[in-house]
Amino acid sequence: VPVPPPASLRAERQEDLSTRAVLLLLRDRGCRVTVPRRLMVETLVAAQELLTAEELVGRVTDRAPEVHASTVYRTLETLERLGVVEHTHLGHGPARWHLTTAERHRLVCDRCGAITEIPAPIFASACAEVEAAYGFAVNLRHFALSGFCSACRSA
Amino acid sequence: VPVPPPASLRAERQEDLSTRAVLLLLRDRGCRVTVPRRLMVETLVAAQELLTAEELVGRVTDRAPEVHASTVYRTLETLERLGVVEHTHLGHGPARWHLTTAERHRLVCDRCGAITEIPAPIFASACAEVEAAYGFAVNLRHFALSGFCSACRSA
DNA sequence: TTCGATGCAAATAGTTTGCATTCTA
DNA sequence: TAGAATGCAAACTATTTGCATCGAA
Repeated sequence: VPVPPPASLRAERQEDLSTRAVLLLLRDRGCRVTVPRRLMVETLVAAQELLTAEELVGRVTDRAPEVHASTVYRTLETLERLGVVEHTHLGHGPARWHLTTAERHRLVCDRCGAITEIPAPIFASACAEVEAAYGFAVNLRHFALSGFCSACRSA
Repeated sequence: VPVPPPASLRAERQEDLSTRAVLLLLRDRGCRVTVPRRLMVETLVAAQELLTAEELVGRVTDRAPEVHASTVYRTLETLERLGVVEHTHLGHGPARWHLTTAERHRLVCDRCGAITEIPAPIFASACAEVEAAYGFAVNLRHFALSGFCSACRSA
């Protein structure tokens, strides 16, 4: 179950979210700071794109070959529980992980897989309407918006 | 790659989409009408809910035990290509299949899994805006809208 | 009588779990 | 030095594929 990021992190921009701040948060919450965790957080902070668990494993094992995929999955779960990262389903492939960012949504083309990031306000009033009518708080980050990009529509 | 339903089916309501019409369409498109296909279409037409492939296998094998899951998966693919059915990802579990219906979207609670159907017009203008700005045609049926229902938000 | 569809087995992708061991706090 | 986290192997879920056989048109 995802959780909103702690206020101490939420206010900052992604690029300000230092590895150190995340590790301190971990320690603060009674978790332990280990080599795999440190490498994972460094990788996620440095990443420009959304990473699959497998890509993350690869980047971590480049620096510490003994780190195992199951550790990465377990740590992602922990970091998500703390509100540091979240995952997004872009389509039929594996989930993609990233730091909890400002509200942006993603359009994923069903045909070519192209990803377009769009500003959240476009959907704000529709989401507010759903919230008013059904009491349901929509999270457009958990699943990408699926459809067809302009190139694939003409093709 | 999903495809819009043929005009002959699109205009009708789900409850009017008879098994016979679908089987005729199959034959018309050069496909063969077999026992597993007939049973699958009957089941999908009769179903009130969205079915997982496994549930569909179960309902079909109740009547013809020799039908295999791989046949069901392959036939779902065929029917989707013809525009007769489509699948929706509601969350982390298996995809759910249903006849191509009028535009309705689904809200799925991340915590309790409750499904709420909502009318499409709520998101129509936001989707139109995305289309105008990015040329991207959003399909809100392929992935459900994820979030938290009112009960789980208070809990 | 052809070739599209099937049943079965095995493979695959992505992720999760059990358990003995390690190492942080 | 307690117990949280790890590495590894194995299980698991959902789905796909290869292939010989079957049967609809």
